[in-house]
Amino acid sequence: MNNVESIIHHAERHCRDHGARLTVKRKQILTGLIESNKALSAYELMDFCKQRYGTNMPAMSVYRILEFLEGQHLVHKLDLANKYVACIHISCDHSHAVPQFLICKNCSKVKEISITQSTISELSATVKNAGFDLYSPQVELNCLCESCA
Amino acid sequence: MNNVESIIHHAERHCRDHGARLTVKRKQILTGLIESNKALSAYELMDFCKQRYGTNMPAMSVYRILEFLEGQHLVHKLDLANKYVACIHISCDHSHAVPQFLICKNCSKVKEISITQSTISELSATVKNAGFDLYSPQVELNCLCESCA
DNA sequence: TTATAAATGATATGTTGTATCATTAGTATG
DNA sequence: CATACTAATGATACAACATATCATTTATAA
Repeated sequence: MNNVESIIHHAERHCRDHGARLTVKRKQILTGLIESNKALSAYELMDFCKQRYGTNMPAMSVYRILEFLEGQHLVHKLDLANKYVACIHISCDHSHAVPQFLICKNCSKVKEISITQSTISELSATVKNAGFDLYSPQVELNCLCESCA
Repeated sequence: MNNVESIIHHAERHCRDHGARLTVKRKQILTGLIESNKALSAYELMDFCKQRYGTNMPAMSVYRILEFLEGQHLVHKLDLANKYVACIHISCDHSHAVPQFLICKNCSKVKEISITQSTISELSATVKNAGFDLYSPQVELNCLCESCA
């Protein structure tokens, strides 16, 4: 069993444990994200499924599946890029911290880092101080990766 | 001269000083952003100009104008929301720091805060440590404003 | 095995953004 | 002032991202 399969296996168990089903289509989308090792758009995932599995998925289905995978914390949506990326913690059993993303604006390669709780508290306090409520502490930063720099 | 006019006046001088022209159309777009007091999409700005001035601007022009205004540091693009917001520092003469944005995900109201240089350095170091280069230190946070919370 | 809920398909359309080429408005120079 | 040049805007088409809605298929449970 290679690494991708192993991650998918973990994802399957995670879903089963949470009363959810990792269907064939959902597995295909997730596989696309894991294998590519970078952020992909819904339409790029559509193309991936088409080429790799011959699956002809309507955009609607892809978005629904991505939403499901997000709900299971298997995938993150990156608003900075309008793309989606597999969570690096799928194979970890512990519940993971709030993610911080370094996104290569050139090639969509992504590094997922965890923010410390103290940083989040600090952030949250700053926001509160400004009269706002922090809705999601997810931080996305516009970067260049090593190869693109 | 009311507040909006005063800001526009500052913007005009800023452009003149930098060898750029704040044309009628550009002024209309900037006025829309200043008056609305929140983030607007290019298409919302198109509608604003239509209703307010009877100006029929093609989308292309709006995007070009927004790009110009960004270049003059009069407007910021918020990637989190795919919207644009007037810089709060237009009337300040000092060059301003890197902005951090608190964006109400419900009503697009925006609070622009400045990040301290030390926070940026910290951020930059973290990123460097992960093998990436920070391209833009602009931070955008998904929030809820007071009225929407 | 049949009722029910969950998942997916199909179609249309809305929203955001860009490519390209044409035209108009400003500016500078003889 | 006329002419040439550059900056700004218009017009058209289309690409990419996303959702609304209703129909159909697939799983699950009674």
